[in-house]
Amino acid sequence: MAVVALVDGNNFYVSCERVFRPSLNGQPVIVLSNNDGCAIARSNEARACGVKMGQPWFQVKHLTETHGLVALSANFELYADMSERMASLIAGFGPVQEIYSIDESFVDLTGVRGDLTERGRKLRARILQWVGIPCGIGIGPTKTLAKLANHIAKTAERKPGRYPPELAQVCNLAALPQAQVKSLMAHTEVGEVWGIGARIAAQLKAEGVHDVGALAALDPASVRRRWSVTVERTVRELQGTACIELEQVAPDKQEIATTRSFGHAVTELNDLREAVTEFTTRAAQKLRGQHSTCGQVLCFIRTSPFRPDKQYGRSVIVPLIRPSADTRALVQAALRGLNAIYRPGYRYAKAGVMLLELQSETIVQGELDLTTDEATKVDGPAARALMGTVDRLNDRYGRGSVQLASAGLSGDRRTWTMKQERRTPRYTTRWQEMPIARA
DNA sequence: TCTGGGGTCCTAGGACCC
DNA sequence: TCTGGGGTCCTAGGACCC
Repeated sequence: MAVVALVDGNNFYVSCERVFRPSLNGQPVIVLSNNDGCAIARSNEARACGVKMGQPWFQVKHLTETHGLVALSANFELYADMSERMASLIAGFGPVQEIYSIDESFVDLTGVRGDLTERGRKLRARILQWVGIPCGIGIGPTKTLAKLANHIAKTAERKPGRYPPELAQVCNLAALPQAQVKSLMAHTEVGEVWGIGARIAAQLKAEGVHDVGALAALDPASVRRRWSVTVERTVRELQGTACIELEQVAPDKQEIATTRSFGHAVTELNDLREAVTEFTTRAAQKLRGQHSTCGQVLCFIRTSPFRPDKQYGRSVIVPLIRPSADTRALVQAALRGLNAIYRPGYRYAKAGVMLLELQSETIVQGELDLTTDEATKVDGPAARALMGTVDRLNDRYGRGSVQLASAGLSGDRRTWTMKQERRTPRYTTRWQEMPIARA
């Protein structure tokens, strides 16, 4: 029988911060989204204070005074580095690993001998000691059941009494008697299942399916008729039939986006041009990173739906004459799109660029090219070499060291850059920000 | 005053073809 | 008077994930 594990970091972003500031242990701590907009990670103590996932910062700000809540700006550079360290330790757990998100890995344990629960406990202890991140580990016959086991492991630790205490931290459903698995499912809400979101959970409950046990007892074919093949797969996975494969190598992205809310409302076309240039530059860099070209560039702008102002939002897709990964060609297309959709008189809150119709850079459509000057040919060898050099320079000297002039030159004058008032040092990736231990 | 960012998959329905 | 059947492709939108 197949066995899958899911290892994930508890309150991952908060745990990363705590590694370098142990005084935050035991405190209510949240990490804020870009622009210090809303809570995207919460310590257990912050949950206990009532902070909800995704809740706007200004709504919980008062808790800093009443409950000592600490709020930090997202430090993604730090989290990405900690994530790599954690994933490299998890790799030793079994032969096949799928890095599913910044804080989660699936591991295929099929055929791995020994007491898997015990191995899980050792892995957990090692990650805690070597990286400093506390994890939850769930093990089961399918990915969905491993996810469920992981939920039980974390909840048993966070809410004593909710599940049997011996299932805390590491929960191996594959090693439990059928009757106990049934009982655990009966005590878990249907909305906790991986793949069942708020909408479908509400529909299930309306039809009398409240807990995971009831969902697992449904007939897959009827589920497909009533909902969709996606929900059917979830039901089958809960029944022990694997429908979702492990993906050992991450497939290339089918689309690449860079979008941002602004720190302040933006009204001028020129500021939007700077922002769109920068977003496209970032997206193009990601595109070259996976050795792809794109065929279309989508550009959008919109006002804030949370404000009473008059609203405006539009997007436009600009097709390229030929697929490209050249920043200049992509920025040109994005700015052309921006010009077409910009309307004066609105307070813009967000803009973004998406690269669509991605394909491998090795696919080249032959064409009759009458340009004779190699140096000016976009996507000729000279252009590709130029982009490679720009990427290496920015990699070595920091983002934005070399950029297009339309990105704007004066940093101070920029009205649109994001707000990040409480970012911690990038302890593990910048020499200047390395923590110093004093005796 | 202040509300994130980046993805994937699936389905229904329209356009179009013979 | 009476107006088919079968298929593909594309797109927008919904739902989900972290």
